[in-house]
Amino acid sequence: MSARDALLDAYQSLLQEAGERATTLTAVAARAGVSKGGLLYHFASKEALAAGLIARLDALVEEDLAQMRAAADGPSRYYVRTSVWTGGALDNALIAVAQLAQESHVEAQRAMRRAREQWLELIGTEVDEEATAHAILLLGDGLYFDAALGGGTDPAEPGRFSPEQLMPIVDRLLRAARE
Amino acid sequence: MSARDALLDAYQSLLQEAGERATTLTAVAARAGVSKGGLLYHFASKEALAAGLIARLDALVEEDLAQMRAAADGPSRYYVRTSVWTGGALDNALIAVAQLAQESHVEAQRAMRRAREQWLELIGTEVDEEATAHAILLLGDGLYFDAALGGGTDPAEPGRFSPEQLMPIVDRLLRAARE
DNA sequence: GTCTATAGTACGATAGAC
DNA sequence: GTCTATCGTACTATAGAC
Repeated sequence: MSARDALLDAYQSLLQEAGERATTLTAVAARAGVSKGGLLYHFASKEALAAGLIARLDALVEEDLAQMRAAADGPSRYYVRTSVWTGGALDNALIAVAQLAQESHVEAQRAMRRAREQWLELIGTEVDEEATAHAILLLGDGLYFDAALGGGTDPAEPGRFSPEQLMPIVDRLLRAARE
Repeated sequence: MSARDALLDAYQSLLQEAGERATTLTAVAARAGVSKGGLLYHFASKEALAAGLIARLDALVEEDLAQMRAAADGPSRYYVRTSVWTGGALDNALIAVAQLAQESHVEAQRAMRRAREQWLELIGTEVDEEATAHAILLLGDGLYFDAALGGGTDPAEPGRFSPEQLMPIVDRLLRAARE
């Protein structure tokens, strides 16, 4: 793995576990196993780290959308199924960027909005009824909210959700929307 | 209004609009119209501000639970209806405390978990099926996530939800769970 | 009860050796 | 490509006048 990726990983995991405040250049460098000077060779500023993370998220969302389009069980079920916390690359990037977005980082907010719009659009190809499409999107948002609150590290926490539990609910929403 | 409340309001609104990083003692004091020294007379430390905000949230949640218990349309419908962003006192306090929680503030995380558990418990008195109760809780979480991402200031933003849109969905979930 | 002044610390970023 | 040393800034909190 390149030093650049290691630094981006350290930045991402710190954002997620400790928040934006605690994610200092010193802390990121330490976690990646380099000095602050070493970090700043690869990312000239803290803003460059944020831009790198957002670019990573954009790429992962693109991949996710392709899989969502191809999902055998349809986009809605794919979306909810994969919004449950798995610790996957997209989950982690999304929670980290959400942290930036909440600190009023404009580009992070834009990236989050972009991703949500595209997910909603794909859900819309399966369910005509707008309210149902929105409700399905909200279920995913709720799952990310829960993951973001706890730092997203403990998958066995009470109140955490499983796909097995949630999929019948999605089925009902889809069925009801078709009637 | 007491100076204490004015300072707490300033702290809360800054957390919400600008994030934890930008919520410095100087910024809070300026928004409340006092000097830094004036602020520190009422709240001896930044931690005291956080504790004050969490206490405020606890009180508002308590009030909300009482209204939720007494709601004519039942706790589930009340919960979703009031989770849509209204700019009310509870909404604002909740988003602000969520910001603290995401910066790894342990007491803020505890307060969020406490509130969610109590809401879920009340929803559970109406809905026996656990999966449905969780789905309803998730809808509310999703609504707060959306509000938190944008800073919660613009109620007319596209992708925002209305109670009119969401209530039929809740009705369907409740009906389906009873069958 | 509110102010100014300032101490002490930690941050982001630069400079230059290797 | 990575390091150490350091500059300038901004933060939390204290001290003491009014």
